[in-house]
Amino acid sequence: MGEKRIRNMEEFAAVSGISRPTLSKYFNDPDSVRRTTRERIEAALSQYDYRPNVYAVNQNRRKTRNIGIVVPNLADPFFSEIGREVELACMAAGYSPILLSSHGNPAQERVNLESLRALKPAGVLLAPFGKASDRADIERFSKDVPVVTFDANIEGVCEAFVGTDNFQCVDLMVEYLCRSGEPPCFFEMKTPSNPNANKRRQAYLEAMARHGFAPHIHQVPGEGWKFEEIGATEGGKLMAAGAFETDTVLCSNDRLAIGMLSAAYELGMQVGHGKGCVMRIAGQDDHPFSRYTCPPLTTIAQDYGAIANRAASTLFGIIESETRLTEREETLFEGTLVMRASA
Amino acid sequence: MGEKRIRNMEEFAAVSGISRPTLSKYFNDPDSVRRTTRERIEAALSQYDYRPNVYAVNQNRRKTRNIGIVVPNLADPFFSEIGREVELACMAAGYSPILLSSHGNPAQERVNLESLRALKPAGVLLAPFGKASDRADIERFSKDVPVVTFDANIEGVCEAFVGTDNFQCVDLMVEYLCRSGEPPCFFEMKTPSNPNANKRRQAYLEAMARHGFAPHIHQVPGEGWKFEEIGATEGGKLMAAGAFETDTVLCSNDRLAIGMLSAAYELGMQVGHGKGCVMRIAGQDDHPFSRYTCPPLTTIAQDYGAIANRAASTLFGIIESETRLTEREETLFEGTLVMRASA
DNA sequence: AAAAATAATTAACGCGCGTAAAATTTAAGT
DNA sequence: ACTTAAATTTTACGCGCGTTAATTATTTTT
Repeated sequence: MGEKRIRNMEEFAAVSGISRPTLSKYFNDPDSVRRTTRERIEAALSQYDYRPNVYAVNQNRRKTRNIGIVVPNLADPFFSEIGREVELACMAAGYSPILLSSHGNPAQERVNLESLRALKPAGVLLAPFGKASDRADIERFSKDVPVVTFDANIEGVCEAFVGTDNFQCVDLMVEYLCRSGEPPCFFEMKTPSNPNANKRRQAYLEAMARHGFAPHIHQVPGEGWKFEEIGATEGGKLMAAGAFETDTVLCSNDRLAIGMLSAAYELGMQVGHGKGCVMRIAGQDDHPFSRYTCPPLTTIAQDYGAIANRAASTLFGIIESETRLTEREETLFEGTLVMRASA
Repeated sequence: MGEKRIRNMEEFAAVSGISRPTLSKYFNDPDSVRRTTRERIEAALSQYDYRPNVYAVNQNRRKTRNIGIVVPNLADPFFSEIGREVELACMAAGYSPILLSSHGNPAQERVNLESLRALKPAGVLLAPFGKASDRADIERFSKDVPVVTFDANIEGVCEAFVGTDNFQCVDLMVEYLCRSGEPPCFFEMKTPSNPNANKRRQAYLEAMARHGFAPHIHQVPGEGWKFEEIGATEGGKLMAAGAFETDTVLCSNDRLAIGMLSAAYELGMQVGHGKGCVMRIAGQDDHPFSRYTCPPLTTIAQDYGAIANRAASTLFGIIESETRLTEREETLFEGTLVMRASA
């Protein structure tokens, strides 16, 4: 093997005895050539290990097989996980995923889309910031490149949206909390950057009404992505002041809850549903670390895999049919209750 | 602005009144053309917003300006952070970083290097697995592409290594622990995938000897990257059995420590240096979540920024000088003690 | 075995840009 | 204003591959 270095498809055609156009066909789709020729090509391939030049390929192909994946913040394990799932789905379908993080900065989201544009991607899977995103920019981008959003919805923009049914999730949690103890207060940031937060607040209000309890929403100041810190400092203040009307707090997301658990510990307040516990804290998202908090966090798990796969397959459908969706699709998956010790 | 779409450099040359070769020079290095022409180009650029086709550019350039960045696992916030720092350093220097995660799988590391090869990168910044990495493969790769390793060293392979001085770090921690209470036992996995773990064990032995205490190393079974889980289950077993010879445990890394803290909580063992505490637990790496554990984790902080920047600038030096280093460089930065409540 | 359908080959052009050599223009220096 | 050096333009080729049209070879059909 490796008798001599193959520089281009021309040379590989020479040594393999297959014509260059046929090779080109093969590399675009191995099944588009006759079985016998495919075997001859693959035999030669194992001897000479030649691979088409990606730049030359992408320059000439009408559409590349690149899929851009943009998430708000890879430093957040939630997006790290779901980004990974999306990446896998792309690779499984024969596309080349390119995962970009906006690092918690909406301006970076624009930059990411802009640099993706240069890569002429076949499509983009975008988990936008939501209201903080540049709606006009995304809309413009999605005119040129098919985009499917996931996790966070931007009403009316992009081909489709795939996410979690916040109403079902919150309902599930509120139901559980009400049945097993005092009805929950709701804890969140005043200016949530994520549209899910708004849905969750709304869902909380509706669920509490349905159960016949008075809702109590506590919104604390804080910007950015340091959710744990906000949960710890602001949530801690509220706990220390006895500001929560009941002994149960439902946090808008797990990271706030993790911060609150840390503050509760500092305050010497035992959290959980066992005896000696003075309060219950629950989260949402089933953050990878929620299992190891003290006590382990009761939360709602999103179906990462289902969301990632549906978003990806929806995009592939658009790409392969080469027709945009006539109607914008919204798909919501249900979450499941993960009962641990904290509530 | 945007009067008509510019399809290529030829058309942009026409509308800007600058010849194509000069434009080509400009896009390769804006300072390589006369100031007046640069201004004319930039004026036209703001009117017509043309950008060279990346694929065509990279096909023809001898070397691209792509920098591959490979980390073992982006799901680990440690690598997520340091990866981000490296990314920034590349962008600041005018390179195009491409961040890849090996997802905790050494085989993926090979795949990542292989796909990077297709991108003809100017250089690669690699945080390898260590012993689990395919040494021969990396060595072969680094023959073709300049590689600087960081975080984990592979002796003798690649142009240079930049990391943390494990001996200094462990020494700092052992010193502190011995001075403030009982000398520490050492807790780690039996088959650590990371060479730092071995250095840390060695450093622990030496530090304990220097302080005149008997070392106690506890190695637990467990593979993979579920460090928290291993820390919780295996560390929990040891704590429950009273297997630790002293009341102080130094964990090989923060994630193990996070698991142990969770187990200690389950066992009702209070951790910390205050009154009522039955044991102290310390970690290493200053994991982003260590601040929010219960109690907050005492640990050693690595200088992410310094490591990332040094690794990057070392690589840029090699790339720009177009000469490999005559001698392999190893740079170690010192860590700092982060005192929190757990020890 | 002949006819029809399918697949591979040959030949040739284009993609958008890097780059080199020669001719020309512009700027700098006495 | 004249010489020199530096920058730009003109011209032209090459990179590696996609793609097309016409031709030839192979397989399938009846």
